[in-house]
Amino acid sequence: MSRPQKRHRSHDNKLVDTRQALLNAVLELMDRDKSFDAISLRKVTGEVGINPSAFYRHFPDMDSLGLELVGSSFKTLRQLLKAVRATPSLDNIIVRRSVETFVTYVRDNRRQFQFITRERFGGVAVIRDEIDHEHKLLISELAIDLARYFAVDKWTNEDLQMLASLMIGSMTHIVEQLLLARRRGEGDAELIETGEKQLRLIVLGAMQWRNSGLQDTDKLIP
Amino acid sequence: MSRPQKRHRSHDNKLVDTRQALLNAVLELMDRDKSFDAISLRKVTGEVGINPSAFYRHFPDMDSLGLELVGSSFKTLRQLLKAVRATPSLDNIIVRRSVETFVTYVRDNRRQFQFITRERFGGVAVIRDEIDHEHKLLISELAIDLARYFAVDKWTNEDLQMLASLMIGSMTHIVEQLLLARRRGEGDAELIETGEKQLRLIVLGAMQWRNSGLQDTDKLIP
DNA sequence: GCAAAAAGTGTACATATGTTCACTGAAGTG
DNA sequence: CACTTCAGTGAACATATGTACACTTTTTGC
Repeated sequence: MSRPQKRHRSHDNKLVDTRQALLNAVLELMDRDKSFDAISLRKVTGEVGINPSAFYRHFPDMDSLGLELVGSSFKTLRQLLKAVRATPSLDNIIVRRSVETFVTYVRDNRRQFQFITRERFGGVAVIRDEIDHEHKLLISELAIDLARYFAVDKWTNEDLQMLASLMIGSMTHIVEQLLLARRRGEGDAELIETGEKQLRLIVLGAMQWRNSGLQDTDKLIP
Repeated sequence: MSRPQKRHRSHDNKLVDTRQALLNAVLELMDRDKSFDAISLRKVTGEVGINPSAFYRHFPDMDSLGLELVGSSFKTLRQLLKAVRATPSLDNIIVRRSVETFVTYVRDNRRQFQFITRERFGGVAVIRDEIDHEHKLLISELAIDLARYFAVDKWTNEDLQMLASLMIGSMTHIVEQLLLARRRGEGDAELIETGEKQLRLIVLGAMQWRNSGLQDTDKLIP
């Protein structure tokens, strides 16, 4: 399973197998309850079935491998968001469908989402920073999308970012719950229901936002 | 600093100093960028200045120490929530004040909040589970509080839990941002502003919830 | 098919780790 | 004051770790 298949080079003169096996091995070991900085280089090579020193043929150190995992995991995540936004709408039925797609997708790529979730506030600064960076990008991208829906109401850029961050936060929350519920095998139905409701409540709040007079914080101070 | 003061017994015949020093040492080491399961027993005792074997006089293993950290950290957290709820209101000005109190408190107890944030999805199952358990308790407690405000609208228990989880999620989000922003020293003002707006938007959504006809999910399916 | 480059091996070493055990010394109790 | 209790010591251990080096094997480009 974790044994490397016969290694070979891909058409573009890069080797793929062992390198990919190393990346997978880290995800696998983290899935067996370790955080990234508690995983040793030797355990990783052991999992793949190669000599420890062979590690350096592929990565200068573990941190570099970690950074690459951030990249590939966010690539996966972006594919999900693309799928969800394919039928972009804040309509309620669409939200429900989206949440369902979302949950399925996270389950199918559990180890990558687990990696990001665990290391987002983990013990390795470079990785944390990289995840945070990608995360902020995601929010900005969503904010641009949202601008279309709220164009009429003339939302400020700040408020759009605020809303986007709230929505991403809700989705993140669903991912976190999925990951926590995993081993305990709780039914997803309730989880989907709650996540869906939370998103709808946020949309509801957003609808009221512009004409609530609350968006201008300074007015609140007597 | 991390050196233990002269050890002595407290009035109830229990020793306090070294034990507490061990707990602090872990928080300190985690603050220097490590996750809990990447911190060795020897590093901890080294930080305190005692012999590694002396560790066992106080804790059977590192996990036990970790569990105790969960307990004391949540104790700190509960004190904060008590303070915030002292003037319980969903009024906008109150929300702003609360968020400010909140931010100050988190800054003052940074290392404990960092511990919970980092280990909530960290690599140690027992600790993760304990944090999750406390977290769920918190949500239930808030739900009970919220029931008072929405008594008129006859919210269902599920919806109250849903709202409470959304609000706790928002607060958690603020904590996370504070911790991430720390070293980069970004101004808190913007952070407070955003967090505050997000909470207000949620409250706005909640106001509309009952008479929106959306709370009944089944109606959405044609 | 051959030479070069790349991937993987085996060994070695200094250092770090968890845990044990017999011990020392100080504090607290009668 | 003698005695027990218990926090802390020091040495020892088997094992794990990152990395270096010289080496063999495999793959690739011509």
